[in-house]
Order: sequence, then C-alpha cells, then structure tokens
Amino acid sequence: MMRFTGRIMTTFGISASNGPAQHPPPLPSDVTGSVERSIVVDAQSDIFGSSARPYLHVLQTGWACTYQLLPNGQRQIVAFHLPGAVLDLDRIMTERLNFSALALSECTVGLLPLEWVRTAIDTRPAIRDLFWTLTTLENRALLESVVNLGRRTARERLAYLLSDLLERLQAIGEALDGSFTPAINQSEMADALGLSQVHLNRSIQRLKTEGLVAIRGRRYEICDAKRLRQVAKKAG
Amino acid sequence: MMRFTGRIMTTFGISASNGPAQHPPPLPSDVTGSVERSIVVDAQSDIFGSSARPYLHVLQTGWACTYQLLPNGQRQIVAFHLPGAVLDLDRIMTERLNFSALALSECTVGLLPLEWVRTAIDTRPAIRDLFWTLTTLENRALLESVVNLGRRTARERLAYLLSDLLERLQAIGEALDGSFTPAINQSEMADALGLSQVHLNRSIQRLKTEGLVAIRGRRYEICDAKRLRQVAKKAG
DNA sequence: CGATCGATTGATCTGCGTCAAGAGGAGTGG
DNA sequence: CCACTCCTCTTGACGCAGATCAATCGATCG
Repeated sequence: MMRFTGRIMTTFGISASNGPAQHPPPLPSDVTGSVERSIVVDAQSDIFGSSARPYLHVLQTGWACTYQLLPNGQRQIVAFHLPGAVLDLDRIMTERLNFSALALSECTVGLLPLEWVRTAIDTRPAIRDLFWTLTTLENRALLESVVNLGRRTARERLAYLLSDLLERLQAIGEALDGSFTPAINQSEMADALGLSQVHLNRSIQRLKTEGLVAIRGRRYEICDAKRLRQVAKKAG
Repeated sequence: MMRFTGRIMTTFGISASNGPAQHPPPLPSDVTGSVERSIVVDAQSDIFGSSARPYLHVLQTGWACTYQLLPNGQRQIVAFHLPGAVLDLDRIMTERLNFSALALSECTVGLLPLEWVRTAIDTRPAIRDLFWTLTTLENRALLESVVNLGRRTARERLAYLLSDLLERLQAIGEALDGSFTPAINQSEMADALGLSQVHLNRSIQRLKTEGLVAIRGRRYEICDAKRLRQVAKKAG
C-alpha cells in the first residue's frame, strides 16, 4: 500500500452569493493510506476516459482537469483540479462517467479501490458522509460554473477563475503571498471559460491595465483580490 | 402523512456523448409516503431560498426551476424540474444552498423531513444509494449544462433544452406523442440558456423553419427528435 | 373594452470569434 | 555560442452572433 499523507480536496467554487465557500474536509489518513498504488501521468496525457474502472482517482501532485470533447473536436474543460482532489466521485454510484480527465502538468495519481470505498461507505458513516459531502461540494462548484458561463462577460469569467484558483491554492497552503504559477496556459483557460484563446488574452490584458493582476513570466500576482472577487460577482 | 404515489425524478441531461442518459430510479413508496405534508406554491413564487430548512422538497405536481440571482439583478436558471424531482438534494450534506427554487406553474411540493432522510440513510442502504445516485445524476446534468453553455451556439443550446425536456417528459409518461406544453415562457428559457429573450425567440423561429419543431398555441411539437438531438450535439 | 403579458419583428450596436501574422522564450543540436 | 524549432503569448483586421432598445401584435382576462 502506498501512503499518501496529503489532504483530500475537491473542486469548489469561490464564495457563493449566499454564503462563504465551503472547503472540503481532509480525508483521514486511513483512507488516503488505502490507495493501492500510484501512477505517474505525463503532462497532456489522459488520466482516464469515460469507461468503467475499479478505482477512484486521487490527485496527489500536479494539476489536472476534467473535460468533455464534442463531436466536432471542440473541448469544454469542466473543472481544474489541484492536489488532494478526487477526480471521479461519480464512480461511487454510477458505472460510466460523462467526462474524461487530463493531466495538465506531470501528475501522480493514487488509485483507491472502489471496492474498498464501497465497503467503507457501508461500515463507516464518517467516511460515507465525507465522500457524499465531496460529491455535494462538486455539485455546488458546477452550479457556480453554470452561472459563470451563462451570465458573465469574458472579463468577469476570468476574474472568477483567478479568484477561485487563488482561494483553492491558499486552502492547500500555496499562493499564500497572493501569487501563483498556474500549470495551465491561456488556451486551457479559454476552454474552461467558453472563450477563444485570443479573446481570453485580451481579457487578461484588461485585468492587467486595471491593476487587478500582474504577470511576471509565468507567475500570476493577484494585486487586489477583493476587487477581483467583486468583478467576478458583477457587484459594485 | 400525505401519500405521494408518483415517481421521484431529478434533473438529468440528454444522452451524454459517452453513453445513454441514465434515468433516476423511482423512490419506493415508503419514502414518498414519509412526506410530512404538502404545500401549494403559486406560479412565480419562491419555493425556497438558500436558507437552512429541516425538509427536503419533493416536487409532486407542476414545473419548477432552481436559479441563482446575481447582484446586478440578472438571473441564471440552473435547471428545470418536473414532477417527481427532489429540488434540494444538497441539503442532505450541507446546511445552506447556493441557489433558490421557484415555482414556474402552480406547484404542490412535498416536505420530507431531513431527520427522516438522515435516519433512513443510516439504516437502509438501498435508500442511501438512491439519494446518493440522485445527487450523482444531478452532477451529470450540471456538467452537461456547463458544456451546453460553454461551447454551443444559441440554436444548439435550444435544441439541447428541447430534446432534454422531451426525453424527461417521456420518462414520466408525458409527451409520448412527441409534443408537450411547457410551463415556461421564452424569457425563462433564455435565462436558462444564457441568452436574451429576443435572440432566443429568433432561435426558435430558426428551428421552426428548419422543420425540427412546430408550435401550435403554447404547444411544442418535436417534428424530428433525432435530428434535434444531433443539432444539440454539434454532430453531422 | 381597456389592460396586461408574452411573442414577434426591426434597427442598431458590440462583444467575441476567426484568421493571420509576429514576437518572445526555452530547449536542442550543431 | 549561435542558429533553429517549437510553444505560447500578443497584436491587428475583419466579420458575425447575439445584446439592446423599441415598437407592434395577439391573446387572455377582468
């Protein structure tokens, strides 16, 4: 058995208009310790497709995303995932997924046997509640994404994404100085926000000239997180 | 105790690119029978806001939607709900919701005590699995909505919505002849699809002239469901 | 019969997509 | 140490999907 001592996190949105963001609780070590083995996945390689598999995939290191491919070749990125995330919670209750997962940087991924998970769910209410809560938080995040894509402009969507990444990175002890180096490029951001790469670039320029963010090399510095969050929310 | 003998359904998307749509299983009658009481909600009235409440809300008759309001007054409708749907599954594991629910027509809503639900989850694995599965299916549907809003044109989004409604209505034994009278107007469709009402109207005209749908009065007739689904998927 | 609400249509404007051409690194190999 | 290549970011020009504003039309209903 591989030991994984990190925290289990999943995707979640920045503070909803109706309350503070809820951060997923860390998995107890006897859960993380039940990872059967870890695999290393190259950047830009699929971690899994939509087929059935007897494991839950826990992202241990690196950045990943979940996405869906359209028949015409377009791609919609559904969520970015940071270390600690369970990528395929849906597997607990359904065979097949309606999305795939991709490694954005080189990733190590822990394989948690579904059988173990299901047994734990039957016998240990705390673990059951944990996984169910993670599923619910994923729901909240997806709902926020629907709002983001449906009712916000390019600039606002980008502000939302950057605020969200900052908050989640800080929750796992990174980007504590308000700056971070995302393992994603502008095309990937565009595919997540439903925009073209060119227009995403122009939106970044705009946030830069507005003094909300600064970019040095590959590093994004959030200059005014509060105002950025306000832009994301379409508030004053 | 109020008896509710209908099926429990939840929101779900039309067939994912990776497999057929999965329809939620009906709730056993001892669950539906545990509805403490039913309330009647007028059309265009809120069923609930985002605050905590000791009940799960089961839609028994009528159409409803879940939505989020932005600070600037814009509205994003997240999902339309048909009779049988549980509107606030998130309450099982979290206190506050990040959305509200609105009655689109006059609705009767069953109040299922959260305490009863939590006890049932602890003691009856089949019921636990049912509610968890419903949560997972909601996840799938939200993911499809993200794809819909992020990567499809107005015409395609509308085709998706109409296909989805048709399929879900048929699953509860309605619209079996391929036509139905939705309890929603064009503004509400627009708010769900991230479009303006005017442009939504023009998209409907387009589907009409293409011979995919016909409208007589308030009744929508789906003339070519297969082709409509292809439009929604951006395929051939 | 006015009043109200939703659907329809027209005119105009703009946010964003598309196409295409540079520009700046970072790595590679001669 | 310098060319060469490959990415990714940047910038410009142009076109279109969809927003906005506003008026009209139809149907339903006290």
